[in-house]
Amino acid sequence: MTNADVAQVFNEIAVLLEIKGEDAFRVNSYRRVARTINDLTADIHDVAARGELGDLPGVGPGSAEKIHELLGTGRVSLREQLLSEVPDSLLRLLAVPTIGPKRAAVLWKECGITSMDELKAALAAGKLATVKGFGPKTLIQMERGIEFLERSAGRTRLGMGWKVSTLLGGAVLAMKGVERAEFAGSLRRGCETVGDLDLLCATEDPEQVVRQFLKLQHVTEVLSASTTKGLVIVDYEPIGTLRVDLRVVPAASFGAAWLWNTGSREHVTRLRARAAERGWSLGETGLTAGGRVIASQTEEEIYAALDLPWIPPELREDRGEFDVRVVPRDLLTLKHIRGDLHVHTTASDGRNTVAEMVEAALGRGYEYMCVTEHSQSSAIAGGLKEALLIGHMLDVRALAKRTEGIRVWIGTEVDILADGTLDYPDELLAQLDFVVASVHSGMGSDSEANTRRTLAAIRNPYVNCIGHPTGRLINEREAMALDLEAICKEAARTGTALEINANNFRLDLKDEHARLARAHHVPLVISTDAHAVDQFDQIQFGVLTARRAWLRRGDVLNTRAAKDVRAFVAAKRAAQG
DNA sequence: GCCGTTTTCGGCCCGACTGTTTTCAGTCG
Repeated sequence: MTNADVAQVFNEIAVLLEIKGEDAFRVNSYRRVARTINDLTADIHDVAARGELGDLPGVGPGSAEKIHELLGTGRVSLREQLLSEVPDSLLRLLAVPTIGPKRAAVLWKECGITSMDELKAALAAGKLATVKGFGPKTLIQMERGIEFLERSAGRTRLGMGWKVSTLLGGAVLAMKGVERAEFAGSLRRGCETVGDLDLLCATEDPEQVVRQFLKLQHVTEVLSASTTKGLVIVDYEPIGTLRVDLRVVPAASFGAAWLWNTGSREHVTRLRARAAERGWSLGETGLTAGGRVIASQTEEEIYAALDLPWIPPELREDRGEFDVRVVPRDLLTLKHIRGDLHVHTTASDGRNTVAEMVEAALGRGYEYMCVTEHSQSSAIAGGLKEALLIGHMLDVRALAKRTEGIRVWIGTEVDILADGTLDYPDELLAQLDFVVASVHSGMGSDSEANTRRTLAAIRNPYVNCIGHPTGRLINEREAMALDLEAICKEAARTGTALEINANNFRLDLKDEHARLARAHHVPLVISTDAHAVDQFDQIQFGVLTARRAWLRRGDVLNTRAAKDVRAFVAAKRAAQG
């Protein structure tokens, strides 16, 4: 049982108590415990074994006892008792926008609704229109929200797919007789979500490899199997559950199989048409002419036979990648990234100190890092009041002075308020090294209002980058309505960058939007928005997204040297300040 | 439920937005 598992149980207890209508402060104390454990760097088992649970902030005798019970027995009696009173299917309804614990309780107690299907039926029948607290606008938001949830169901975020594929790939490579194992499909193309994982294996003994695969430790269900294929469900708790499709192919046709299974369908269709023009045929086993194999062993050979350079997987979407005159040869890579310009620490809602984040950035070989805490309006995220930011600035500057090997800058992730003004005065922003401005609230407005708001921030001489510009959360919240064309034009005109937030929950801007920005010559910044040292790794998802947007090194600000980033900031201030 | 004292219980919590219940409750980040 991991720290995250324990935290999850406490969060669940909090929600159940809330639905029951228990005292809000008591509810909050369980949330506090969950947060503390989730943020803990030590293993909760070790803390418990040392008898030090009570030393954790927010953990008193009651919670300590429950943690011991959970670690010892895998259960908490309070949770079991609550689940006997409150139907657990009710918890799923909380994912619907506008439904929190209070409305969930009303649905359950007054309408007898405890599941998503019942809720949908009641909405369709217009039964909720008369219920107190469920006005027409709320009902519309509810219906739209359910639609969105259903649309994103079954798709797994890239980050989770990546974790599982790394673990699973390692296990498969370690199997006897496996010469090569690679992932294909949307994961290889770096899509923001993946359906199944497509795994390809080269071996001389397919049957044996399939047999071993079906028996792998994390396989919980075999959906189908043959001598060369296996379709299974793997469960890597707590990362998640995924369907994995294994295909075993001979090494001689590995390239063809890899190409075929990487897709996209549209890309492969175009390739097949290209082969047909030459009187050939392209299939899963190779490029052939009347049964004679022209190319099959590597992707490069197949593309070359079709008079094409090898096309990187991230580009294989039939978005113009066959036009060799316009496809960039020098796509951005992870190695080009020289620093992170959007990082949180314990000074606001991060989990690691400035020193720890700097150490981690240094370990990645970064040349610079900018600390950007939340601003005062983001109270729950520990946003800093003006005086606190000034104190923090002095601290970070002092640390920067005694740190070698990396430049440490102080900035902010300042809130863009509803009217487009910023959460700090210009005089304060002017003292900072780099300013990210982001929208965190009131995203439900119309496109005109949202756009006006963001444009106003872009025009501020001290704003250098717009953070997660559309505010979407993959599978959870739609992007806000925004005129990105207008945003891009103004960003380009004023020398303001747009962020590709690399966190796999966001990937915002998304690939097409980043491509639009590039077309308008807007500089992009790829940032992790890291709240802990391990989140610096998220940068890889930002780079994948950037590649899908056809970005090259020159399109991305944080591939430039530190002095050039400073010059970028100085240029905007000089032009408008 | 936790905390911090005023050592025995009162205060904790975060503010904005939204829609609706028309004076505020519920949701959300």
